[in-house]
Amino acid sequence: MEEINELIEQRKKKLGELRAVGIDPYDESFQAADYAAALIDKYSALDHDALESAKPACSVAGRILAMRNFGKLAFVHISDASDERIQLCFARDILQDRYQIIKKLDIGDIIGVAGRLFKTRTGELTVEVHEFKIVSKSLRPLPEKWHGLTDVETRYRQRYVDLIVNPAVKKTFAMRSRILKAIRDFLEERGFIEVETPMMHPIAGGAAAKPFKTFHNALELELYLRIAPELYLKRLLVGGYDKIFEINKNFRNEGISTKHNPEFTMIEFYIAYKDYKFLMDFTEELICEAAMKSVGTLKFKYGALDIDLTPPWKRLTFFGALQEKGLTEAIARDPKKSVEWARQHGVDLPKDVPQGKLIFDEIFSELVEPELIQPTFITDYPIEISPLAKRKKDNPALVDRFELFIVGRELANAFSELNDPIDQRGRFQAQSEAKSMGDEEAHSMDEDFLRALEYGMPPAAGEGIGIDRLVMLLTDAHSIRDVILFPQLKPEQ
RNA sequence: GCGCCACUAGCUCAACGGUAGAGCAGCGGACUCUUAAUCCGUUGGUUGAAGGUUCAAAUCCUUCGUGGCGCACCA
Repeated sequence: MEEINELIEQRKKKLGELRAVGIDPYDESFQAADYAAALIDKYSALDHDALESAKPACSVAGRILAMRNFGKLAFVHISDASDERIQLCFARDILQDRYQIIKKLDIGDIIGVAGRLFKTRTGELTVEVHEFKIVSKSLRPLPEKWHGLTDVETRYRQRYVDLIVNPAVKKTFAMRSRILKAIRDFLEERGFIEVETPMMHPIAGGAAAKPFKTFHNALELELYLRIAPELYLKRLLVGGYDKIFEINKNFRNEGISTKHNPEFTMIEFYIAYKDYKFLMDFTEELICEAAMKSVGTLKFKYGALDIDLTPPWKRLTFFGALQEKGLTEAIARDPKKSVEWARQHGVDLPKDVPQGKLIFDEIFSELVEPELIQPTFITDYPIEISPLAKRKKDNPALVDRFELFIVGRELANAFSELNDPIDQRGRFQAQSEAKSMGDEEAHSMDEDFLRALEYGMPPAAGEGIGIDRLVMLLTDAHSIRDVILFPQLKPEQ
């Protein structure tokens, strides 16, 4: 449906007038030789006289963000992909007849100019325009220049406008890109290769989550969008890879919040012949590297919190952390006593706790997690909530696993991978029982994965890191939507 | 899914039962060094939608829509 809007009509009228004098404001090509940021870097230190004698020629292209017109002289600010603004000066003395065309320019138009650099009386580096072309006429008015665009819904729905007028948004996504590059470089320098595994799974496995369903017509097959790549990456370990990683989307059919988007980016990486203890040191290094290459320091603020990533990070066992809250392992392992304990200590439990379900996970989330502000590894998880991790040698009720918490949020999950096919089958069976007891998110039996394990998988350590949450931490973002270019929203009416 | 809050011009906001307004942008005019340029004039609205109460509704009530935040679920 085409909107009828006076402002758009006025701009369409200008478009027609430009075409009437033989200018096509979409068809022209323009090759700019310079970026605004590079010109500013190179020339802003030179004074007026130095520029007058050098008369550096330049050409730039970008979007008009501000215009000040004086009749025979006009100042225009444009910004280009270098994210800098540079001032242009249009003068009738120089442009003569072509000067009239600037009356048809609007804020938002994309133009290319060629000219030379000079400094204005107020000392601003400015392009004296000798030639210019309109390369794209903008038909829609941009948000106002002082307050900009603040309406959150419009910012997410029309991210293109947000990017044009809110420079901080581009900074965040530049940081995101640097963080991802730092992680890839870190892993590739250590001999990892990046792989891609399916997004469409016949069995949604590798995590405890509700999947999205889809349907393949030709195969007449119901498929699930993946909730985790884990089981495919481990098949690759069986196949002989020893250091692999995948950075890609996972899809989970659950609530949306400031910390949850239905599709989110995870990195999972696996290294053969190592264990979860190796991964703790490795994770410290990896995340510190990402922080140094993006934030530039290991000590920074997240909201009001002072975060210090300097290793080594605190390490605490799962039941040790609960013990500090007064919950002994003996109570935690007794379904009835633990529920009673939780009620006494004001822990909100789900309305219908399944019969016999252990609830130490809920207690942990509520009492321990929020206090883990500085980076902390929680280790030695109970086996019941870790169906893919290897048992501890000295305590078969626990597994060789850790989760990393920062600012009260889970950021990474890692373990020594279970490679005993018989044990793995038993764990899947236990999950099936949990499922029949009403646990919707319990793992499904995956016979092909078991078959792979039966061929023999080397001992290995694997880890997943929530990239969006890591980016949130390092960019001081407090909603996941601020680190995802197009967060999920309901369609507008 | 539940609760609270918001939705008024392109954008940012007023008006909170009594004639819908401002700034910016736009349009017309003046202006050769501006930086939120300035000055003069001026256009622009189904107040998110639909019902209801009232002599009178942007304002009060109901339902719906979208969004934000919190809770629940989860990473």
